[in-house]
Amino acid sequence: MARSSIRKNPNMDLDKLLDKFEDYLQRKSLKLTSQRRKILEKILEMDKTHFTADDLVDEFRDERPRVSKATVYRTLSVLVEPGILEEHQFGDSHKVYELSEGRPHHDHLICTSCGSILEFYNEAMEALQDKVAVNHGFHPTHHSQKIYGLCATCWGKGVRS
Amino acid sequence: MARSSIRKNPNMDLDKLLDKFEDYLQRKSLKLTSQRRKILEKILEMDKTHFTADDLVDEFRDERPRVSKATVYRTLSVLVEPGILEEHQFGDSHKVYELSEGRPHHDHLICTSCGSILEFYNEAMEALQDKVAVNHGFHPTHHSQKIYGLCATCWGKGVRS
DNA sequence: GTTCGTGCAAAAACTTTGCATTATC
DNA sequence: GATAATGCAAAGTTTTTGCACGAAC
Repeated sequence: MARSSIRKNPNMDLDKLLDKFEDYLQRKSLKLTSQRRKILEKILEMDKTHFTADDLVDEFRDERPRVSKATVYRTLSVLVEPGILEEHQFGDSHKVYELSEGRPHHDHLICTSCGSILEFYNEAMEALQDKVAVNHGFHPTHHSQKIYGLCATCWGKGVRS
Repeated sequence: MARSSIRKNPNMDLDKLLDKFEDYLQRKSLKLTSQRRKILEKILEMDKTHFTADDLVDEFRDERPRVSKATVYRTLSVLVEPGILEEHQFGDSHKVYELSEGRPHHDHLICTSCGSILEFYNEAMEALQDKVAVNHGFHPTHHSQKIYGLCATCWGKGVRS
């Protein structure tokens, strides 16, 4: 089976991601194991924009050879380091990941009723954040902006809190 | 000992907070126990702007009668409900609380080197956030904006990552 | 062959919960 | 006196770790 045949998300290039990952691993004298490869494939296959470690563990539950929970957690960390994944905390108790590599930066709108996540990007806001940071003598490296509320759908259904 | 004599933070009025808390509890048919009162007092006494549940548990370790861990956790939730406290998650694994009642809204700059937290407020940013949300059909209720980077002190010390 | 990664189960860190007892309203 | 809160210890969640074995370089 060719690598490309398992791609569900046409916007994302598994080969490119693998190349980038391999480069990073090599620089760090780390190894590209079959598990690490499978995890990256699975993340693309799932085609969920946001997923948890446990989502991924579930995906491997019926697969053989198994990829263990420990490996999933360890690999997620390894994927965050070179910026292939981004790690978020949306107010739930667990961390949420999303593919970052090849995607433009964005922030999030989170519906407190249905949990849906919308992404947004606003140039003026980005500039303003840097300005605020600098005005406080800060040297900003990154930010996390989350706006909570009700999405159009939930509001339409009459949810009001 | 008069209530006011234990106040360490002159900006915060224990009596007013207790009144507000009592009102809220009454509306909900909840009870103002000595533990709840002590926890509120301790939060003011500590005069840390940001604290965790465990910080508070520590404060009661040598005190008698003890206030148990379970009660601290339960009371923090009760204090968040009416907006007396605000709950944050700054990227660590634990929740961080701060007094909200009587303080203006603000967001946070977090130093990734020393962990210090600076507060900021920017009118234009607040407006922009609402605008962005509305443009996406969202009905915003609140937001959490965190800018990570190096504070002036750490930058001055030569820390660069 | 050396070094790093894996699986497993156990532990860790933080938070929540069940239950009998006690305090508040 | 009815209802809600407390303390304790036990259990829950999510994530991390120690260690013997196996895979990658």
